[in-house]
Amino acid sequence: MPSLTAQLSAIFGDAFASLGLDPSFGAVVVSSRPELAPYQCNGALGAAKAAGRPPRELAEAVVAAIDAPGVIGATSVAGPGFINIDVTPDHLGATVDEMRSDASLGVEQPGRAAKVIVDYGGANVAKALHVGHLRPAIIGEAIKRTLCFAGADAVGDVHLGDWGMSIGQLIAHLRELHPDWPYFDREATGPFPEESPVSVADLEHLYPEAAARYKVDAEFAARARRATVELQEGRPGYRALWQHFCDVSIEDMKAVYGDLNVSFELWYGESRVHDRIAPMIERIRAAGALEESDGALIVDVAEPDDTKEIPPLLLVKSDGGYLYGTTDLATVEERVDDLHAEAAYYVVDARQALHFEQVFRAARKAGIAPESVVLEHDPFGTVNGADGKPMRTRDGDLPGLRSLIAAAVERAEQRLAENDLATEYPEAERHAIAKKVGIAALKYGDLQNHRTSDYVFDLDRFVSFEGKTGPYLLYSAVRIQSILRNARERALVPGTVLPPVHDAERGLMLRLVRFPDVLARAVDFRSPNHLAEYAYEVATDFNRFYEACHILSEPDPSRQASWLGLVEVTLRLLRTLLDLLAIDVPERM
RNA sequence: GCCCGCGUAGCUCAGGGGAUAGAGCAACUGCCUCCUAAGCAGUAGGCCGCAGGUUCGAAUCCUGCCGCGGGCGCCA
Repeated sequence: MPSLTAQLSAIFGDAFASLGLDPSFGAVVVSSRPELAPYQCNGALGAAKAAGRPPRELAEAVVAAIDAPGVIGATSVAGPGFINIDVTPDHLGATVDEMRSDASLGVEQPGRAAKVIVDYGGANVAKALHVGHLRPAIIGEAIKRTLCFAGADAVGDVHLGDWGMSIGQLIAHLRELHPDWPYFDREATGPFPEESPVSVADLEHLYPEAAARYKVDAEFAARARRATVELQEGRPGYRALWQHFCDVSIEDMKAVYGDLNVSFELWYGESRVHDRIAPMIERIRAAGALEESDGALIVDVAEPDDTKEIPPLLLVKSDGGYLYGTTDLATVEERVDDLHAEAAYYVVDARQALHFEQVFRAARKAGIAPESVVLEHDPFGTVNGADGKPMRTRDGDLPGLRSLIAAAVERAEQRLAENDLATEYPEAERHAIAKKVGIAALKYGDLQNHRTSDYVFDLDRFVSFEGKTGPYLLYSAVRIQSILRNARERALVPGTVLPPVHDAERGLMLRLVRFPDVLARAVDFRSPNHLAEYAYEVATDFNRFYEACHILSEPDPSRQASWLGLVEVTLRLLRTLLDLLAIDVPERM
């Protein structure tokens, strides 16, 4: 069923059409003056010129042409020609009741699920996840879940950095530290030990050491480059060692991502497309898109009507090596040809905008991705410290994701203790609650910002139990659960949602029925903050209703059942919203 | 230099060409014999960076300027 605003828009569109005007003028939106009416139609102002009559008069004519007594309540024309619109209480109640019985809460499902890849990892093998991986993980997971809820077949790809120079550096470094390891015997073909000779903790200090040496020691750098090439050519010992790096890193990443409720369907890495690069380059050559420039192979992606200078995409360096653009292009090819993706969304740092512009243009020019496949960079801003600059530790490093999560959970635990909350629960449950509260705080602190904005990371603010925070949302959801639990104990059963009788009740209902529109916005803009904002509004409207209408002591049984029905659908919506944001709700707090 | 993004309340941030620009925090005032007060109600706080333009109507679209951040071929 179409959303309420879609229904209203159709009704007003018909009215405009009956006057010989374009039905698009009938668009009905949520009112900017809710004290006057919940909805408004501003089409008369825009249509006045085409209609050749004053906007107010036209608005009157539109209102007169409306014939939907069961749906449209009071209408009035205000100001220069705004049409204020109310819906009948009956229709509002019925709409909420339909939402209650609908598995997707009123969201229309497409006939066919489009295959979509969401690329939102960007983690690197042998390097610990850090603050830079926080936003793609949180935002990407939310986008993926939102697309799925809207009926797409969306899968997440971590797109691991597992194949670059950093691996060569590590190999070269380890080779000096442990020349006796079997992996370094050029003749050895295996089998090699199954147990990794290095742990994640080892890698976390080995990699910075190797990278530092690479910068200052030219001979070491040459050995690292050589190791990279040999790895990519398939030297068995190097491959075996590399596989260990990947295995221990991925295991560790899964734990950290898991704490954030982030999971990937595809754990593909850059290495995966290595073998298709050479054929791809021939394909590009055959398409006439390949050029040589200063000894390198490039694709010139500039267009005649460009307002800015777009440098060519470099595919093969003058020394024969590949670059990350090469890998990304090959990944596009795999997604189109093998995964049959209809769209690929890249949830990647805004600073990579030019890179994606180049890769996508090259993909079009070389015929790797047809125009019908959507390739889109969905950028996000930086996570800043209190000074407004990208977050750093005291030593100037990027803070680790694991420590950020631990800090959030610890802070949540402190708050619980300070406020004497959840003290009567068992210790284990208390800790589990603190974990959910801390993670929710961290995630909501991020998700309430628009994707492209930079934001200030202020843990104290995020874990605050007052105001627009993750904990507030969890508290609201838990309080709703508590009502339904109490109702069950009293053998009270939720029933048909009736037309509202109380302002707060009506306000909540009007909020709930917006869900399909809000979801559509989140989908269209790939912006979870619309859902985050809406979840807060739902919670707030519920809390108002909760204050105004005492559900469990309501004497009228059908009214009480209706309210329980409303409570039930509110909970389902709130839990759905939080689930789309990948935020877990505890049973109680 | 060229290009991209941002500039909204003391602070942190929302904001979809529409009426009187919102929220949270901080400040101030109320509300627990009642379903979880991690709540609710209220007060106060604004040349939406500046100047033009388009439009019946601009925080929103366009141009210029100022300020901040970022990007710009063999790193990722």
